[in-house]
Formats: sequence, structure tokens, C-alpha cells
Amino acid sequence: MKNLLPTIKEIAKELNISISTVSRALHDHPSIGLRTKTRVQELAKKLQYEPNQTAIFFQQGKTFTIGVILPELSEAFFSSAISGIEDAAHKSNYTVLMGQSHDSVEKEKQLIDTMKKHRVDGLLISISKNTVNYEHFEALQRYKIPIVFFDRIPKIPNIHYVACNMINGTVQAINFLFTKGHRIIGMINGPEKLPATKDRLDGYIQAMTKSRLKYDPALVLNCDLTKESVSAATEKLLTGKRRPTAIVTFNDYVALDAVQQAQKMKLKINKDICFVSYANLPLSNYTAFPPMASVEQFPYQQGQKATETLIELLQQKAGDENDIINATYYKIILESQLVVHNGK
Amino acid sequence: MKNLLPTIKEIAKELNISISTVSRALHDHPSIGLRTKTRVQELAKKLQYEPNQTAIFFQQGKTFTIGVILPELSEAFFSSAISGIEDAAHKSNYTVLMGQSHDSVEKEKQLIDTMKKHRVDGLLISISKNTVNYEHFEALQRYKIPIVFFDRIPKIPNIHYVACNMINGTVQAINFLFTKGHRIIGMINGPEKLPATKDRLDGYIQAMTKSRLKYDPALVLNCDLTKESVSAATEKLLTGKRRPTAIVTFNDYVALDAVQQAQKMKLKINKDICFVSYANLPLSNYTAFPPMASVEQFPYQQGQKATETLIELLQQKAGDENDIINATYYKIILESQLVVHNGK
DNA sequence: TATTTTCAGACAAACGTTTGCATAATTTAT
DNA sequence: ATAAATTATGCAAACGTTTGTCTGAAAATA
Repeated sequence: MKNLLPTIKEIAKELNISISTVSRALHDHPSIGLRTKTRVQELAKKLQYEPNQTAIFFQQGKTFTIGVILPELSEAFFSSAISGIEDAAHKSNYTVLMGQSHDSVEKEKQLIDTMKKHRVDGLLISISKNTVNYEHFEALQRYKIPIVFFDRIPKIPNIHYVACNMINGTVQAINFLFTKGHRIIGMINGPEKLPATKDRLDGYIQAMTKSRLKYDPALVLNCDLTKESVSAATEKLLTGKRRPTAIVTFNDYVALDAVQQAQKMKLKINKDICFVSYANLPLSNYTAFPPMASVEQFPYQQGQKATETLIELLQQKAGDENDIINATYYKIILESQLVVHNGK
Repeated sequence: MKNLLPTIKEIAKELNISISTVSRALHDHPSIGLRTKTRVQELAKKLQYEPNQTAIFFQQGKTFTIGVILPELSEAFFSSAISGIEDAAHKSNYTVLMGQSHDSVEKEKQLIDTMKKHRVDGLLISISKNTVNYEHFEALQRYKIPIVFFDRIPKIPNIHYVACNMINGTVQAINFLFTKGHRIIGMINGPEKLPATKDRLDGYIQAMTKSRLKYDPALVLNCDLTKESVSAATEKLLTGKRRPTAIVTFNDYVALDAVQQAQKMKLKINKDICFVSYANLPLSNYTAFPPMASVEQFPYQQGQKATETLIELLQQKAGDENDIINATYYKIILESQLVVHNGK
């Protein structure tokens, strides 16, 4: 009555054979006779035997588990990403252990610790906004736990990562506006320190110069993503000396706030002023004036790709009998892409 | 060069004491002298010793891991729920293993199997839409893995669950409309088989009769959640004999589609016709005509509460030395609540 | 028939930790 | 000083599995 779950040991006793024979029989090992093999397998089935994975994990030093650390699960971007991660992991029989940092460095450290303790085979991380110090990641090297970063990447060399190149999408966005006849194109960008902000700006500058529109710094404003700061930026742009006829915004929320401000200023959306943004909302086509187009970052695919990369890394590592330091780092860039919304 | 991670065994050898002493010293066991205790702890720190959790999991037959199975991570409701789950679990030092069924029964079974193999201590499940057979859940009893269901609950006796009572919120919604002067109130409900649909209907009927408005079945239409079927239902309601001045919709998406249809019919939103819905969208306040109010189901709190309940169950179980079948089943009902949007 | 090869299975160690019990060393009480 | 009580430590089993090596028997070869 003590242990409800049958073990290999009990099967062995019942059949009067050794446990190693049972183990091998269950694994279809060639050195076990057909006779005993079937006897074992039948009894196993009858007893509804299931191997104790915790024992196996322990014995093999491998858990078939991938840890995922990301800032906020309820953000649309990350919930899509985790969805892709889970699907990809499951496809390769890996399991996903999950934690959210809530953009706190402290929590991030804690999570890494927990994951380490659970002996995850590898980690997928999108770093917290506030992480500037990367020691806690480097400490993982000691444990030979490979990490693949995604979307939010620390600025350190020799890491694996999967990210989405914003430049291309931004260029497409500007080109789109250009062909629609816009010549003065503004931008409401995000907080200055954010790498994502820099990426967008780079794309903007690149596209503007390519299109032979000159880059006018006065047309690019930063905001801190609050409604107030977006409104302020919008107002400033729309009352400036060179009034833009189109604005690229940091993300959909910013776009929606900007639209409201523009309306307040009695401007006709999609006529006096057009918006294009970066996609992070599932339903912008339901809103009154969704951006005309948005730059899609493919979070699901990013998650998927990051997971596949990590698993590849893990299998590679398993193959390495010798301690060759494999110095190839995966730096995978997905291309963002402009999606034009059917103009309502 | 073989094992990079120090073990308790090595500490023992280095200090010329037994491993049991080391183990106890690290756990601050009273029967170990202060002298050796500090010697051990210092060496442990110096070697950066960390216990091998897989060994402990195995040894203790407990993994401090909670499995979560839900339909779709990228749905706003579930992404909030999982966020609550993760937070609550982490607070009690539990870790979350996660899988999505994508509303496939097959996948759901597979996931349960994986979770079982991983020897999760307990499970949190929101069942797939298509699950009608509950054997795979019952099979878990054998493993003494407690389950707490949340939001989507199977119709079987003797289970623990956390759910949100839709009735109250629905009653509040109808009352809200009543006080705003509406007397003919329609409903666009979801697919007939869904329990959620029935709940809403029950609330509707109850509220209508309570308000002494008679329940008119012609005012309640089902839809399959596609845009077309919503439009059809809306049209039918708005051209019916008794034209409603307000409509309660199954969820925000339905509301938005219905709004579009109403506009197509040249009706003035919030004037000729008002909408109230059940909340599942993060940003309905950004849309042109969000529902006037919506019934909030508190997914984050549901997740949290379900997790707390499960953990309580686990601790209870740990306390039970004897095999007393604890026949109390938690049936926790959170109240939904009407949230009135500031009327733009 | 004697010798080698093949086959089927058994033995035992190992993975890292916890823990009940035994024992040695030290202190206290008589 | 001797017995009793206390304190500190060690021993060994246990958790369930895998796997390298060894052995006995049967089959094949010479």
C-alpha cells in the first residue's frame, strides 16, 4: 500500500529476472530474448507501468525542459511568442518552464536561479527593460546551460539570439508612405534608452535618405509611451514648422493615442494626417482609425525559431563527447514586414 | 574535469567528514556542531555549491512544479490567467510547466501525459472546447496528482475548480441598462453548446424577470462568433418586431462586429442602440465605439486563486500521513463585475 | 569431441541527496 | 570515579533507472 506506482524492480521480482533485464526489455535492447521481452512488456502493460521520469532525469542529468524568462506574459507580443515557443518545444518533446520578470532585474535573477536549480537543459530569455548588468547570464556558462535570447537582447558579445530586424520594415513603411505621395513624414518614437527605439530611428533615417527626402531631426520625437507624452508629441509635430502628412509611431498604442490627439485638433484621419505603426495589438482592425499599415514583428515565429535554435544547440552539445568549445554563435535575424490594412 | 558542479560528496571528502554530516550542516540541523557547521557552509560557499535539484526531486518524490494546461496562450483571457498563475506559483516557490491544447482533445491528452511523466505535483487545467470525455482526467487520480480546473470546467462531480459566476455580472449589466431607460434588451450569445453561453443566458433570463421585463426568447440569438454570423444576428435583432435599444453581446469581438453592422444600418451607436459585452479585450477603450460597459471576469485573479487553491491542496496532502480520503472539494466562484466605461 | 563464438541474462555501480539508527566523544550528575 | 545523559558524527539504506562488464549456456565451427 506504500507505493502505488509499479517500478521496474517489481516487474523484475514478479518475473524472477533481474532489473537490468527488465530495463533492457522495455527498451527493446537486442541482447534480450524475444521470449522474456514480451513477457516483460506484457506485465508492464498490465501493471500500467510508467517509468519514473524524475529518476531518469536525475540519472541522465537531463530534464528535457526549457526555461523561458520574459517580461510580461499578458503583453500581446510575448503571449504570441510563448505560444510559438511552447509549440516548437513540444514538437521536439521538450517541456516549457516559465517565468515572468515583470521587468524587474531582481525577479529576473531569481528566475534564473530557479531555472538553474530545476536543471533546465537550456534557456530562452527576453531580458527585462531595466537590465543593464549581465553577470547573472554569464554565471550560467558555468553550468553549461545554453541560452538563446530573443527580441530583447543584451548588449554582450558571444551570445545566441533571435531577433527581428526593424530596419527593413521601417524602410518599407516609409516607402509605402512615399508612394502614397507623402513627403513630410514624422515619427513618434519610444523612450530614448530602448534599443527598439534606436532600431526604428535607424530605419527611419536610412529610408528617408534612400528616398531622397532629407532627414529632419525636428520631425522625430521621443515619448515615454504615456498618453500624455504621446499627445504632447503629436501636438508638437502637427503644429511644427514643417507639418508632416504622415507619422510613424512606435507601436499601436501610441498610434491610437496620437489619432485621438489629431482628432482633437480637428484633423481628418487618413486625409489630413496618416499613421503607420509597429504591430503589437491583435485587433487594430477593429478600432475606428487603425494605422493604415503596420510593421509586423512575427512574435510567434520569433519564439518558434528561438526554440528550434536552442534545441539544435542542445543536441549539438549532446553529440560533443569532447570538450571542444563550439565557438559559433547563432545570430538569427527575422525580417519585419509591412502589412497594409485593407483601408476600411 | 568530469563533473563541473561540486557535490556534497566532494565537500565531505575535502573536510574529511561524512556526507550525512555535510547534508545536515547545510540544512542547519541541530545535531551538528557549530564548528563543523560553519566549516561546511564556508566551503560550500567557496565552491559555489548548489544542491542538485533533480536528485532531490527524485529522492523526495516531489518536484515543486505545477502543470498548466490551457487552450490558447495568445488569447487575452488566458494570457492574463497564466500571468496570475505564474505569479502565485512563484510566490510559494513553485514553478510552472506549461502547455496549450489548442482546443484539441488529442493534444490535451498528450499534455496530461507529459505532465504526468514530469511528475508535476499538481495540475491546473482549463479544458479544451471539444473535450466531452473526461477519462484522461480521472486517470490522474491513480497518480494522486490533484487537479484544480479553472474557467472551463468539465461537467463531472467531485472536482476542485475556480470559476467566475457570470450571472451576477449579467444581472448588473441588465440593471445598468434598465436604469439608463432601456426596456427592450437583446442578446447576441455564443455557440449553443458552450457552457459560457448557457451561463450568460441564465443571467439574462434571471435579470429580465427580476426587472419585471418579460423574457422574450426572440430577443436572444446565438452566433458562432464569426463576423458573418454576428452581422446576421445583429441585423435580425434590429429589424425584428420588437427592436431592442440595447444589446448584450457574448464578448468584445462580437460587440465590435455588431457595432459595425449597426452602423451599416445607419443606426447611431449609443443613441439608437447601445451595447454591453463581456470583457476579453485589453483595449476596448481605444475603439471607436466600445461597449458602454462590460462584464469583467478577472482572469488574472482566477489564475491566482486557482493556483493558491492547488498549493493549499498540495500542502494538505503532504500533511496527510494516513490515507484519509479528503472528500472536500473546492468549488470557488469569483463574482464577475460590470465595469462601466467612461462614456468617452 | 573439443574449442570458439554467439546469445541471453545477471551483477553491481553510479547518479546526489536525505534520514533513521547506531556509535563515539564529551559533559553532567551522582 | 562511575554511571547516565547529552552532543556530535558516521554508516548505510533508500529513491528508480541506466549501463559497462561479467558469466553461463547454447550453438556453431573445426
